[in-house]
Amino acid sequence: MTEPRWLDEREARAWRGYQHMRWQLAGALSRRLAADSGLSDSDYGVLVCLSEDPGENVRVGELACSLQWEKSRLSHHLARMEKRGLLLRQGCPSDARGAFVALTPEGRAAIEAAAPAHVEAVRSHFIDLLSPEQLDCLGDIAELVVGHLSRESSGDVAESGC
Amino acid sequence: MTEPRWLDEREARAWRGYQHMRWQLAGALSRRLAADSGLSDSDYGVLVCLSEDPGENVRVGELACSLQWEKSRLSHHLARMEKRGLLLRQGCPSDARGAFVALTPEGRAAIEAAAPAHVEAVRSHFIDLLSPEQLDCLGDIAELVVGHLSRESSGDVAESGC
DNA sequence: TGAACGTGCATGATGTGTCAACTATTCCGT
DNA sequence: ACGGAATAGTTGACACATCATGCACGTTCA
Repeated sequence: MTEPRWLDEREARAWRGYQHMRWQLAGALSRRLAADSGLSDSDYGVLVCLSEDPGENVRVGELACSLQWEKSRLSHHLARMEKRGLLLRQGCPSDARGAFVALTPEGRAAIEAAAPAHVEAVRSHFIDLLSPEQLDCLGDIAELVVGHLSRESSGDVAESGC
Repeated sequence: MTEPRWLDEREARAWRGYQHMRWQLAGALSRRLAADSGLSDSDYGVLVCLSEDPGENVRVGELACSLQWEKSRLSHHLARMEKRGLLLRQGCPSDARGAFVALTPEGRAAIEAAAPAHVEAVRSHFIDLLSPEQLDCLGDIAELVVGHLSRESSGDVAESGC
């Protein structure tokens, strides 16, 4: 085994910086969201997905797909959210194996109350700090990295269907 | 309450892209690390910190500080790692409240075995995909964001002492 | 000396994510 | 129509993070 190609200074700055930002920003935003609205990041994601759907009646699998979550994670999480009264699960008539998920009025109220402050937090901690060029640069980077990852894994097992 | 400033297209691309990248990349790297070496991200971080220290004998609080972890999280994690034989905790003679953490030979072997493949994974999934300009841009962004966050929280409660 | 307070760390309860079965249903080839 | 494979979703065991709390020790000051 040959000597590994350790990161040079520029690479290390980017990588460590990214890691640090990732951790700090996620912490700040999720603490803020939880304090403001009592929702976790995961709750927020689920509620956004449900509220974006026109019928507000979504199949569990569809939800799993758009959130990119594992089915079991979603199932557990839906159970917890259902217990809190944020949503309902009901059987699907056309496919008896399946289930629909729908927002309750409480769930709708929760996401509508939480969204403005959350967007504002994302802005103030992140988006508004960056120039248009930096936003584009970040968008490009993300596209590259995600594209590479999905291309690599697409040969893997399945085309993932999402 | 005035209408929130929702994200425009460029901003949304950057934010969604970042979120997506963050999730995908973390997943890919940690799955890879776990498969290659049986270590979690957290394990890896702890071992790196321990192995970087010259004496390889570190106070728990110091470790918590450089990892930016809560003390109790670290305490639990150290207990698990100690049970797996990766490290040892021993009392500190000069301060009877305190504890030292030290790598075992197994722990040292684990980090030395894991590091090259991990760096290679970071390269192939991330660093090597980016141009020098992109690396610098990302470094700048991270510096901005982290700087803003730490400036904001420094007025908060404590100077954090780290 | 000793009471009050701060520090370093451990512990227990709780919420959340992952993995590996598992159930129920549907699809499909014969 | 039947039997096996695929699909939708759930469940339980477990690993982990976080929070609140507890405990042992040290420091300060009356």
